[in-house]
Amino acid sequence: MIEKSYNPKEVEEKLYNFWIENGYFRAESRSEKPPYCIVIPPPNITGSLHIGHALDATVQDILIRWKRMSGFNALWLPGTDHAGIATQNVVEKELKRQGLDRGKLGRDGFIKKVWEWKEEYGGKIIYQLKRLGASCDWGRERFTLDEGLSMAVREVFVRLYEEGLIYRGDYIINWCPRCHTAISDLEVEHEEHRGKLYYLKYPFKDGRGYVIVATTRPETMLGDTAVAVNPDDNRYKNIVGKIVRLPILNREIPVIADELIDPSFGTGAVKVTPAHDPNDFEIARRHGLSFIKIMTGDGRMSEEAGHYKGQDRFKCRENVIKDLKKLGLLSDIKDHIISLGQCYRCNTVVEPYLSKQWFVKTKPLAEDAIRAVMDGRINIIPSGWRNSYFDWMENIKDWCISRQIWWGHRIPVWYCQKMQNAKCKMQNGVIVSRDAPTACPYCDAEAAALKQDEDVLDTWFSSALWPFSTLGWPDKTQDLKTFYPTNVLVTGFDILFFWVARMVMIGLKFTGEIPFKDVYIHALIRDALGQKMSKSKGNVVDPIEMIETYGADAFRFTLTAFAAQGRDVKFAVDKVEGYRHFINKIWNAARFILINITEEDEIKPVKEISCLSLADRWILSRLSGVISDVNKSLEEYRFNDSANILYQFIWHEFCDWYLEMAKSSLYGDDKKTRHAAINTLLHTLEMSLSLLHPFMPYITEKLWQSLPAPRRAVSKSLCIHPYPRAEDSIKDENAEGKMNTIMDAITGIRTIRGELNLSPSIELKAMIKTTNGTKDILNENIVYISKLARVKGIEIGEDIKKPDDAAIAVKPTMEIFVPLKGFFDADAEIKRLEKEILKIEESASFIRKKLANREFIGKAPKTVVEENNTKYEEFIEKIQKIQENIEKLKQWRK
RNA sequence: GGGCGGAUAGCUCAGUUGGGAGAGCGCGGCCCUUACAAGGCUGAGGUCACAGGUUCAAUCCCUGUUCCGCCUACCA
Repeated sequence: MIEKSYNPKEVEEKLYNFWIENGYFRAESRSEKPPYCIVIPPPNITGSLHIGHALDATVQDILIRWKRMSGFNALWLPGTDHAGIATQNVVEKELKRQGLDRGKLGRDGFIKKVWEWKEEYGGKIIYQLKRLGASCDWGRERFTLDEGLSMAVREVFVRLYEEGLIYRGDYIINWCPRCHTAISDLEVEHEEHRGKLYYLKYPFKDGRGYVIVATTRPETMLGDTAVAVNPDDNRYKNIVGKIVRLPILNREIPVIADELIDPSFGTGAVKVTPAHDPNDFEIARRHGLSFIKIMTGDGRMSEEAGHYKGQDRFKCRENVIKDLKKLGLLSDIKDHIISLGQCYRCNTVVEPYLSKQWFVKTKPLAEDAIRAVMDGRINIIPSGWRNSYFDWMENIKDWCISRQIWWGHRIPVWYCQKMQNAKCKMQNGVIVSRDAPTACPYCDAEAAALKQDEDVLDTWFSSALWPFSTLGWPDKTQDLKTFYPTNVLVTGFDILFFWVARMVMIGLKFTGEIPFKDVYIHALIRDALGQKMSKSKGNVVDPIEMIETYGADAFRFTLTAFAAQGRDVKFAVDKVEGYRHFINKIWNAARFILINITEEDEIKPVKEISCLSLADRWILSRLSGVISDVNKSLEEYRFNDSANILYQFIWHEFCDWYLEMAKSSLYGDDKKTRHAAINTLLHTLEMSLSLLHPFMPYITEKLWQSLPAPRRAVSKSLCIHPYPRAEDSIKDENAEGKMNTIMDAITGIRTIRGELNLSPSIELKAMIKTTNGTKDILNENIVYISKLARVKGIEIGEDIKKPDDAAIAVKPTMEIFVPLKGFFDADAEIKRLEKEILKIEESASFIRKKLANREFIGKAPKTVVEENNTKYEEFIEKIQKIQENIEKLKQWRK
């Protein structure tokens, strides 16, 4: 009826389809239930699911399933990102293979190709999310280039422009010569490299000497239009205003003074290349210097570079150095660590490059975004990330949003080519519009005379609107009303600035509300050695392979169990294997329970059962604690805690202790006892499955479906079944206390068996000397002791005499004797006991010192002193009892 | 340059208001006990990086040091 082990492959797909067909993941636009909403961080259409996505999605699915079961109108809104540069790169590579390039296809032809590519491969990651068990509302899936979202993008652009928060201008931006586009500051990755610092001699025009400048990029000297020194630098005061002759090109350039120059660096004199360095650009603006672009967009030298024209920038560097050396103008070369900016998409060294781009003025937006986190409307978890957030926001710089690529949201700006009146000329013919204009609004020029801006927007511009554009904004939709602001955003810290910060800024600006209440930032997953996973290192773990091998549940549970807040996860495959064992344990526990139920068993809620055994009451009490702990840890985003609490409870308390104890009730003659045990087993199993469902949806659903019908009367599927709440079970301190005594007795006997290497096949007896109060507890539950400790015949009493040839174990209120006729070794036993005393004495002496300290007695809280007293007395009593027994043994040995 | 995080059992890591440390894996021993050998029972193993300070009491709070990781920056 139920197989011996769990086979995820047979189950997962069927169950997922079952959920989908029944629409369990669909959220209601209008509902009586309170809303709970998460928008997915949209993965790139180019990507396939990597382990980071898997963790991200698992966490979101846990939250959504938990809330859904807890009675919320839960919406997990899925979708994908068009990923401008990345996708364009991928498709271009593909075209190259076919002997095509985008130039040949033209803009429209190329975009058509990308859409074709997207249709074919873009859904891969969605399919993979489904394999993981993600309970997204797929009917609401969005793509950043959807018509609705595109409309939102244009709306935001136009309004920002109209408010003066978007502007266009010539500035130094980061240029990737390979991607052939501008990228934002964030898209540049800095890495330290061993480089050189070159000292160049710039001779004075008057022939009297020279000034030495230091640079890491000597080739840029071709674009120098000044030499700068600090105005307070006494070494150079006399040369400010003089003219130097730029080597090689022989251009005459001035020596100027500017505060920005740090006299302590290099020689204190700096070459100024306004078109190729952001600092120099600022200096040039202050001093009215000219801007000379010595490079083209593909990283080669331009017309302005004289005879170096056409050379690659790095080749040119070598040549310039060679030539300067020949001219005797190379003063020195020193080793120097330089921080090299590289394109985060293709690793090409980025070039600071003067060009006309669109920018968002971010300062005014950042102020509100800072306030929202400062005053707690947005809660970042773990809170350590608040500082990074503030730091970035407070030092924010304008955001370059135009990209010189084709795949993306085309900038909604048109330029009138005619400019046939003064009004049009005053506007420079710039038309910013939500829709393609049919005529020039200024001079009535016809549509054909209007040329749209060639550039597209940074992909992150559209992602910034994701939490509300996906819900229908700018329309005032019911979804928006119901689900916005969303509840939590789950993501990795690597896109805190890229995405989270910008969503906050744009969300506040356009909806007047925060986009989400909580930001949960999870760990980054690394390989077993702690290195970042990357394709080039070949250390990536494929989630689908994990799912194939171990099942989605084991994989998900592993990610969850290791994802402690604020710490990276070192991922190793054998960890998944460990949790697969847990899955199997659950399976077999359920299997045991199910095969023990017969037709005659009456299934009833545990609350209606009167004669629960001690073990029954104990496990129900423990369950009650677990239910509240799990809910609490989920509330606080401590997923690893939730996972570990459940693991510990199910394996060690439910399976190791309760199941074993329940066996005696199941196989015994008393019908009432059996009835109570069966129903306690079922109840605890069902509650455990429910608690576990958000973490491991498949096996829990599968097993839940196999429960006897009365247990499933409320719902058709576990995923919409009520999540356990603390009041579902009864806390019973009394039962827990008594069980501890029983467990102590059992463990005491087991330890003797274990330490003396006695095979379970050796039949043992036990005698327990105890107090009056404990005597009854033990007697009432004597079956558990004999069964679990494997002893035949137990004597319990206040005045039990220890047999001479018995091993002993001392527990609070109990002395346990295990007679070992025949194979008793008194010397070994004495040794064992002496070791035991040593161990206890060690702990006791610590407390003794503490209790001897008057300050401790006087200043520590009464409860702490009390606790220590009790503990100490226990230790001493134990030591005494063991000592007495040692004496007896020594006596006997003689 | 600025900032953040980590250092706890052989390995990977928990440890939430400071009261003398836990888990998983691994390791030793005994077991195929009829849900599970992907299992059961049991055991060994730790001056909680180092040095100071606060406190009756510090793995936990403060300061400094060393090593490792990360983020950030207009270090020409």
